[in-house]
Amino acid sequence: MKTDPELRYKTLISKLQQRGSRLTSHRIALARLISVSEGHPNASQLFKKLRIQFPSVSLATIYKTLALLKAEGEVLEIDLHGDSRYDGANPFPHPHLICECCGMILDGDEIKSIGELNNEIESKYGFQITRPQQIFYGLCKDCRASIDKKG
Amino acid sequence: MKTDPELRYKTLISKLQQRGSRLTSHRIALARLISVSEGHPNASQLFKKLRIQFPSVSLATIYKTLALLKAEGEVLEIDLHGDSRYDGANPFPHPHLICECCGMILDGDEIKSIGELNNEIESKYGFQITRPQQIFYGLCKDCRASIDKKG
DNA sequence: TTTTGTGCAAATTCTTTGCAGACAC
DNA sequence: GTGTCTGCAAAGAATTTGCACAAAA
Repeated sequence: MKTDPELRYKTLISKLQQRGSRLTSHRIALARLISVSEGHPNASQLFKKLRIQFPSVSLATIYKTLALLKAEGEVLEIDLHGDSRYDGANPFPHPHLICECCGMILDGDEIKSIGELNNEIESKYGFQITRPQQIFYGLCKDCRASIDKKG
Repeated sequence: MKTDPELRYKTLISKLQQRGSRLTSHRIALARLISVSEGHPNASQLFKKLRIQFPSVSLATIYKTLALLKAEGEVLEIDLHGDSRYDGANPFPHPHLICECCGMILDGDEIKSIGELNNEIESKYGFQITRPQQIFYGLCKDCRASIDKKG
């Protein structure tokens, strides 16, 4: 459920403007990078890509800008034990399926029972969910297939 | 869904024995501590408690033993961005509801739609879930009530 | 006795912070 | 102009690791 990169970019920029943040060249470039990103890059990967175009950019700026966009709810942080990944292409909370074999991170979009789960939690515990983080570790289709082949 | 502490303790000890690990006094004490723990302590909290009884114990040993029990599937690690919590009282995967207001971590036991969600993910993506980690950040019942009272 | 576990301290790694200079507005 | 943002380097914090000694089997 990846939204249109151009729309994403415009949203990110306008969110920064709305909150009164300044549009520096590095922020604009990061917003663009996040909008077109397909995977789930970490701060270091975004830094390396951005540095090609802006050799003077620093990792600290990446973290600071990501924190800004995270606070605006425009970037999701996937918390992987000391290697946070950022999902800025799809701003809607969704499960992430992480293959323990190949490391791939798959977006679990269009899972119907998520809504039901949320309802059940909210009604059963009176808990108001603001930010779900659902990570499913396991084996992806391809890795299962290659394991089956071997044994 | 807290299981009987005594049963839990015996399970932890026998799992360590089965894998050929030695039963040192520190490991036995940690197993006991984990079995009776009500909340979701982090390594440092377990360390502080254990140090009362065993002043010579080290934090490294806590981490090493937790890793052992985690590998045996007897302890769940809740990955909270640089503050891992350990749930050893309830070895079955279950969601954790974390209140962003008071910090409380509630066990989301007996959520029926979890099974449905797992099935949907497995059938839709051909993904075999081995270890789900579902963390729901939000507002607990009590904090919602006190916010409502204020206005 | 032999192998595994332990404490200690240093190393590692991701992330945050303080500050003087740079830049958007 | 002025208040925010930046890079840099250093600080921070949780966890892991290497090694000589200690303890379990």
